[in-house]
Amino acid sequence: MTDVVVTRRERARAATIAEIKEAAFGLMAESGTIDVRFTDIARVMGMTPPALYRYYADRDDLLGDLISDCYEHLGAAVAQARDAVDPDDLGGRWYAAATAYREWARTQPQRFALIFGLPVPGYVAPEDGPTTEAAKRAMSQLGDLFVSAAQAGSLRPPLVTEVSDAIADCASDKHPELDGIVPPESFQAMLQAWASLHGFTCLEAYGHLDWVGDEARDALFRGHVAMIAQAAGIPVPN
Amino acid sequence: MTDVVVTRRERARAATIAEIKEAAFGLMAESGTIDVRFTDIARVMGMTPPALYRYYADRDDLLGDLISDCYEHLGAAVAQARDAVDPDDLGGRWYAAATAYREWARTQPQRFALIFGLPVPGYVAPEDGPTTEAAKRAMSQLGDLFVSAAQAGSLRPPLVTEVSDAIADCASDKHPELDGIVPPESFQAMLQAWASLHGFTCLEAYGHLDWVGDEARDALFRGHVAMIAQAAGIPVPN
DNA sequence: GACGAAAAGTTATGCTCCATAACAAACACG
DNA sequence: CGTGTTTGTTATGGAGCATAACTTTTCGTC
Repeated sequence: MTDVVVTRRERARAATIAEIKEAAFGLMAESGTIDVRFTDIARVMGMTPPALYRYYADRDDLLGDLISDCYEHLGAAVAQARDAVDPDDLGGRWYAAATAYREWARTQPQRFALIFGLPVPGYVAPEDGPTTEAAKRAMSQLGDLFVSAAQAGSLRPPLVTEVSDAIADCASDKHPELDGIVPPESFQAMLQAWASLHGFTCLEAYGHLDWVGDEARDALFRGHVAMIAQAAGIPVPN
Repeated sequence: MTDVVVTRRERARAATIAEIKEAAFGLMAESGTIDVRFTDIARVMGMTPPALYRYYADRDDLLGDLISDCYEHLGAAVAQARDAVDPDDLGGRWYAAATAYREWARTQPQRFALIFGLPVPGYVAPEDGPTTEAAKRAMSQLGDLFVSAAQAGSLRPPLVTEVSDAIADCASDKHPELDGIVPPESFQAMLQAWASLHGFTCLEAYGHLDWVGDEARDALFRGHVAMIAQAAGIPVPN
């Protein structure tokens, strides 16, 4: 038995990295910005700024790690909320997943902006890199919902059934796992559902729906999610 | 006849301000970022950085002006595209307006991020300030579409007709001009349409739909806009 | 036309932060 | 113990924001 595959130092290093990211997220939430200063992170941690360069090459390097983490968090939040609902209640699962997406974004708009905002030119997500993988995993949490529905035979045809060849080709090319399970029109509807959910989430998280008021905004979200479900062919309980 | 209400100096100043903003937008497009350096603006203009402080108090001040301009630009682009289509062809008008929204965003994602990205904490839009006014004007370009449709009696009931009292109250409170013209369920549908359009636009502008490919993305957009129109009760030519 | 004030632009300067270099302390492991 | 790695420090340079003090240009007015 190798009781310690990770050395004491490796654990300490991992803990420090975790603390750095925690501090970074905390400062982002506090300042309301996406721009974290090494100086501030170091101050929070009781260190001097140059010490951080032992863990990250530069600010972009840290940013990339933060982005990966955010994708993981978001994906996990969506998956957890979705799986907490009866698998047979597809409408309920969709609502739960959508709500998790929304809540994750509006409780920490900075983290949401980190992954879905204007990409920083310094950090180009490496093809098949950890960030890209994390993004795929996170978004597939929504996609799996459609797969389950299709497999259960509960997925109804979407509102828009016309599908261009380009989209059908894209589906079978980029997502061959859907072949024979999720029809092209539902693949299209899935992307539309994501885009529609994403739009509301963006507008709310960045304050563009503040004028609506809390109660009305909640109601609007419920109506929005219901609209999307109907348009996408997700069965809602009558 | 007052042949010159604006003095020579005022014109020169206005021209310089326009040049500053032009330089700022150009640098944003070039760098791919939203962060413009006074140093760079000055360099482009053949000036020294401190000279810019004669025109803007600080970077946030310039930013606020840029944001207002972006709202104006976007609103004008949407209105122009919409009004270029036969007023009786509501589906066509909606498609034109949505396409203008999309194109404006994806041709210069930085400008889009400027107005719809994570708000910079430094610049708080003053209540009823020029920026807020510009935002209202811009967004009302989409709203007017629904008003026209309703007035023409061509607006059909949306996919989701259940409306909470909070939303109905919000509509008559914040937008009394719609009272008796646009029913609450269509007001709700209008916001949902905007959110859905906005979501696709955000995802595309920031590169999150690059994997789909150009042709499929165009088709997806057309399908998305068609879906939104149907869900919102905008009559589409069968 | 000439003078005084205002506007516009320049150089000089301080501050903060990113990033690197050079050095010191702590720690694992033989 | 003692040696090399890891982790942290202080010292330093460079870039950019912002202000201050000074110079030049421009406009209105006598």
